[in-house]
Parts: sequence; structure tokens; C-alpha cells
Amino acid sequence: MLSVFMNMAKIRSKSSNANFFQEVYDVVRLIPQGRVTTYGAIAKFLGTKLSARMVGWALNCSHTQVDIPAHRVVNRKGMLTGKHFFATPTQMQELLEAEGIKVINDQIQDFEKYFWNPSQELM
DNA sequence: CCCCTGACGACGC
DNA sequence: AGCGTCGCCAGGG
Repeated sequence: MLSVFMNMAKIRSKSSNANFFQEVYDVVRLIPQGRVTTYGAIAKFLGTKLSARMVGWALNCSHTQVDIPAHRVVNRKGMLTGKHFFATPTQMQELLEAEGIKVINDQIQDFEKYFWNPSQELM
């Protein structure tokens, strides 16, 4: 948690490529239950140098780590493009629905309502 | 070292 | 409103 602020300072000076996984994980861990955010929002929060692609890539490497709620990260349209990388193809949707988020055809319903913007919420 | 490949996103047509 | 292109940047072949 607090490391996010450390990260912000770090990034402001110079972001470390070696630790940017950790920076992504820290932000993802802060996503409240029942809320979702996007790859791009995380990338922007961490400084735009990290393109949204890199955020997805970092999450990919984290699929072993259990304490990362990666299911709360979707693309900018609210689609579950990463569901393929979970244990089962339906797990991501099941996790979201267990938190009260409705998903139809890999698309989160009322996405704007659940969207959590780190740049805005964390300051 | 060059080329390809992405859990993405902005833009143009 | 959809689809194609291109920029993004780290790894792998």
C-alpha cells in the first residue's frame, strides 16, 4: 500500500524497469472489492512510460501470485480480455460476479459505474 | 541484431 | 460505429 507512494516518488525521479512489476502489483492490490480498473489507467497512474501493454504483461507474469486481484483489471471498454489466462476460462467472470459485477459476453455491464481510477482515487 | 508478439489504446477512415 | 494502423516497450527466437 504505502509502497505506492514510494513508487510514485521513485517514478518521478526515474522508474526502475526491474521493479515495475511490483509497482503494477501494488496498484492492483489497492483496487477495492467490487470495483474494476483498466490497463491504461494503471499505466497512466504509474507514468505514461509504461504503456498499457506492459501492464498486461506484468499481470501475465503474476498469474502464480494469488494475492493479486487481476480479475479487476480489464481493457478500456470493460471487456474481460484476460480471462484466457486464468485457471479456467470462466474464472475471471465468476470472480467478478461474486463481487456483484454483472458480466455478459465478456463485457462488464455498467462499466463506468464500477470503474476505479487510481489517478483520481489515490492521489 | 532484427523481427515478431502481445491481458492495450488512440486515431483515422 | 466498426475496422485497420500504428505507437507502445520488454522478451524470446
